[in-house]
Amino acid sequence: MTDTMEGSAPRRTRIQQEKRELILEAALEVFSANGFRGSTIDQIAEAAGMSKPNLLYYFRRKEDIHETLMQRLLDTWLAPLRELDDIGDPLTELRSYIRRKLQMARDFPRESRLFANEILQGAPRIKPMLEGELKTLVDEKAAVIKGWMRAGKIARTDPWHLIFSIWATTQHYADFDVQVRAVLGADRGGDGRFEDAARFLEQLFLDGLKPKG
Amino acid sequence: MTDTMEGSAPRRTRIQQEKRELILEAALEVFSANGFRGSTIDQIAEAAGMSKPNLLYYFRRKEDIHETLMQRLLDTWLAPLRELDDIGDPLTELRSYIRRKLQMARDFPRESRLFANEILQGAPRIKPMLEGELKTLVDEKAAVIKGWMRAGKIARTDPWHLIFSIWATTQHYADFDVQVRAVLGADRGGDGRFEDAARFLEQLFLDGLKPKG
DNA sequence: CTAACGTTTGTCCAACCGGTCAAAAATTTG
DNA sequence: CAAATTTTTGACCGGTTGGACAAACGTTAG
Repeated sequence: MTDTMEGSAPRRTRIQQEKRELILEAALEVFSANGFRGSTIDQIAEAAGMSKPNLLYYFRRKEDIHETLMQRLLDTWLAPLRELDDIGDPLTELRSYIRRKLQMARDFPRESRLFANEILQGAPRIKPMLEGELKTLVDEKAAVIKGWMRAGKIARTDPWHLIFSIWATTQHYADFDVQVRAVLGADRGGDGRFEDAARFLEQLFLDGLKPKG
Repeated sequence: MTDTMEGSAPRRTRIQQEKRELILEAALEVFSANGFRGSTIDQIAEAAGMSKPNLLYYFRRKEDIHETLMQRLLDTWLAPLRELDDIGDPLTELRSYIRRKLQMARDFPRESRLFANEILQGAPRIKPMLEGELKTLVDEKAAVIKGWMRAGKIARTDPWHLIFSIWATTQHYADFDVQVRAVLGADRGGDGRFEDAARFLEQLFLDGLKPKG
């Protein structure tokens, strides 16, 4: 291998692609459970079923693994918001955005925790992306929502904080999963909790808590 | 000092109390910013203005600091929920709970992040407390809320998920502060963001997003 | 003053951790 | 097959970290 493997156009063999995937999968497991500094290369290597030097043959530095993971994460993580579109009924549109987000919390909790970990520590590695790509996307969608408000399709509020509240309530079920399950107990904390959450969130975001009539 | 200082009835001198407070304050700063494993005793000692062995004279192990911090945290952290009471108008009661929680996110972000960090990692050190003390408290308050629903004072929903959503939306402004500020930008991300959040959350929880009329 | 007790520090250590390196093993290529 | 190239591994290294320890320093009570 004469290639640098990290350059802008890294040619990779089939084995390299497979092993890199294996490592990234293992690293997601370990990083999301212990955070970046709380995880060791040995742990990741063991989870990937290879020796530490072997792992370091595919990723020169621990940080490279994390960085690669993070870059991929952001694309899939923001996909639900990107789908939020101006076509269709606004309330339906918002409701399905909430549902998509909640599904991601259920199906990809490790990704959610990895992201939460990074933000909690002050986002040292992805701050530029937050202030750039993310802000642009959110501003764009906030404009869409504002249009809905002007058209009288949904109540007038702050679109940015609306988006925050959707993020917060849905990701809560991934990031604070242990707490949610502890509080709900063995019976109510089972697989049904996501359906319960979906029902509750739908009602909250559509009608609030005031009694009808 | 012949005392063990960790026992069930630790007698402490005035200096010991002061220094222990100093250490806990420094540890809160460091732990909340870097997580448990990401923080070193040296960092805490430096932040507390003392040498590492000196710090270890007051807390024998790094984990003891974290544990002490955690125990204190939970009391103050759950105080707002404990105040939620059956006297007074239910909607007003809920609104002021949300406001209290949001104030805590604003005034004690380090505590919030410390707590979030612990939960994110699977709550290895406080799981019993979640399943015991916390669950009991939440169940108790859920019963109060259910009473309000039966009386037709607020809409019928799942009280547990309602509490989760309040936790999630308010703590979000402490735990994900970097992201919130990045998205809001320099102008809207200033000190006013908590008032904006309070206004938005009040509307969300009371009326939802459906347009009036 | 001085003995007893509480506090502080410099030094040291063993374990761990990220990363290197050379050489062996496996695989691909001619 | 044999040469070239890629992959894997064991051994090793320097720096960091949590913690131990004894000696020095300070303080207080008799």
